[in-house]
Amino acid sequence: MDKQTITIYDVAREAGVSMATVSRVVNGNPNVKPTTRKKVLEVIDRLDYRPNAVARGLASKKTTTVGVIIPDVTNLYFSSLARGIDDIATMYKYNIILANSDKNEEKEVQVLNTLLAKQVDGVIFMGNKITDELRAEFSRSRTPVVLAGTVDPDEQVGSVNIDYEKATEEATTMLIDNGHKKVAFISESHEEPINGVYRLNGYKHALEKAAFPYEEELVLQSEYTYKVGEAVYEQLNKAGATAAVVADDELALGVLNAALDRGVNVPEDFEIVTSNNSKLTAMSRPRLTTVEQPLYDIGAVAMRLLTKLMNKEEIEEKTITLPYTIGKKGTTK
Amino acid sequence: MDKQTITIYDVAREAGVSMATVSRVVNGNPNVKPTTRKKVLEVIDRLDYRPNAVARGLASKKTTTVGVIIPDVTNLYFSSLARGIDDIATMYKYNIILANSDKNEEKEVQVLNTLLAKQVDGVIFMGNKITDELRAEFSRSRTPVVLAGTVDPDEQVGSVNIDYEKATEEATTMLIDNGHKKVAFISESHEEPINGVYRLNGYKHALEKAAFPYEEELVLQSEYTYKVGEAVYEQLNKAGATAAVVADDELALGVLNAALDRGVNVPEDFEIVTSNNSKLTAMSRPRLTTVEQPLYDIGAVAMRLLTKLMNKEEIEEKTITLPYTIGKKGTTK
DNA sequence: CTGTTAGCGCTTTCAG
DNA sequence: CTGAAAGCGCTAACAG
Repeated sequence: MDKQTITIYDVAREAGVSMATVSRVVNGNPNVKPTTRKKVLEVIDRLDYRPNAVARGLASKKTTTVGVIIPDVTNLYFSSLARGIDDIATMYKYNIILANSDKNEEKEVQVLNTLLAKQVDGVIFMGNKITDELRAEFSRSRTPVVLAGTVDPDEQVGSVNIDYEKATEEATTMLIDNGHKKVAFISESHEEPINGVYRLNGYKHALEKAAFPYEEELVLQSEYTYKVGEAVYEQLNKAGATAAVVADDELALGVLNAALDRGVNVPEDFEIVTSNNSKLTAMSRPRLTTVEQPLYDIGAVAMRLLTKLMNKEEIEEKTITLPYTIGKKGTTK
Repeated sequence: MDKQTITIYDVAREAGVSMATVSRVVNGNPNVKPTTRKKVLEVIDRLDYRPNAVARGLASKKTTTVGVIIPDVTNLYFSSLARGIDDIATMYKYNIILANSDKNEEKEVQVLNTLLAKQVDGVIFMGNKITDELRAEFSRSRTPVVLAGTVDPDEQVGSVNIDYEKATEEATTMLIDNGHKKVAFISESHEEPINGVYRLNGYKHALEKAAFPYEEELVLQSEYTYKVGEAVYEQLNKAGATAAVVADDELALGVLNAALDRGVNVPEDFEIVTSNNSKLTAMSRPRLTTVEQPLYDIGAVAMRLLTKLMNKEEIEEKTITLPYTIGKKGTTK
């Protein structure tokens, strides 16, 4: 009953070879005579032997697992990236240890440490702010790190993203070109470079080109949830905004529905451009106009980059910028 | 530069104690004199020592990681469960290896095997069909398994869910009570017991109670994606349905929008009840009436059950049924 | 309260 | 092409 674990040693004995040979056939080492290989394979099959990955990890110092730090799996932006990451990881025979960080800086550091303790071969980090402490941990270990959908002005680790600044500028300009004088910009904390530096700069550039003044009431910092949409819309309304560039789809959808619930016509009286291209954008009525980021690809390319780093291959460029477009749907004219 | 890994042995030497003692303080074993503990802790801190979880796993035969098999992280139903799983796992100091299975039976078996090879202490499985092969793998290993949001008529492993049959019956009855003569039922394959047995039975019972005939054209099997909504709505329309119970939120939203796009008034001319209570249900206009499953809790309770199983605690009941309600929102009268 | 001693199951030189 | 042997870094009896 208590089926005891069978080891490489059992296989060796049963097949009349040394464990080194068994190890070789298990690992596909070509230096094994076909006859021997066949015999060993037969015993492996008969005994239903399965290599213990933990022992292998200890001996080889490779675990074939990578850590993925994600703010929240329940957010479609991040889960879409995660999907791309996992698919490529699987393709390269890696497994994923997924850890939610809640965008909590303390938890991020803690999670990173347990990931490193588990000897992951690499780490993919999502989340918009790289604190100094986190950066210190990154460089302290020799474990390669890649940021996915996350910018770090201090480009020490690999990263994959789109040009957030240009995308935001384009979105804002589009709204201005549609005749709006009061275009709002809503994102999470400006302490996150992706918002406070890149996107905000894009927004400002668009204003400058149009010779519009920068008005503080039009720039909001809000968490990315659907339910704050109401409150955010009220603020926009109060500020006199007639259009908004929103950095998150759930939030954008909340704002859209708040407007609709108040009888506002979208896009006639109010226009919205969102930023993440998650499947939510296709599910609203009208559909959300969005910056079309290649979410899956960002994850996939990040994981691909990480495999190269783990493999110590030469990398041309540690920072990869993927293309985007603006997908005009129903929330803009 | 090449900061070589420092081991328990280094700490022992530096602190002038044996590695056993270091191991004890690292593991919080009380049998260490405070002075010694303090000294060791100081050295650990100075050397920045981090225990190698892989070595620990090999020696202790416990990895403090559990495998989670998920059909698709990108589906809000599953990611909500995953969120509950991860939170409780973190609370109990476990990490999660997340593996997408795409509801692909072959991949499920393969993924389960690599999870077992990695010596996970337990497995949480999501996905609606437990094939015989999978069941065989489950019982072949002594690793505890818990199903989350997944029913298995053959109750060999732990599982956490709601009473799908009763919930579906209630939803259907509600629609019948609202005056509908043609209520449709849409789910994924009936080969999955959750649909073909539980939900379908609930639907049938509701019809029986109302003395309605069972009409095949009203029972559709469809994949759970938003974009098939159009086609599904067409079929419903052709079959003369005026109301539908849908087993997935994304699909329900697709159907709802297809109806709206055709100028149909919801809920006046067409009513919809969906089943998963994901956040999507609050995001549509009108909001989707849904079976209010406690998604996060299903995941959380499943993980909690698994910790007990891994801990070899006595379990009162391996199958846990959580309560649900029907949340009447905008897609029903 | 602390040290010694075996392993855990596998990879990896190094010989031959 | 194959085997012997030395670990990987840690836990877990067992003494003392």
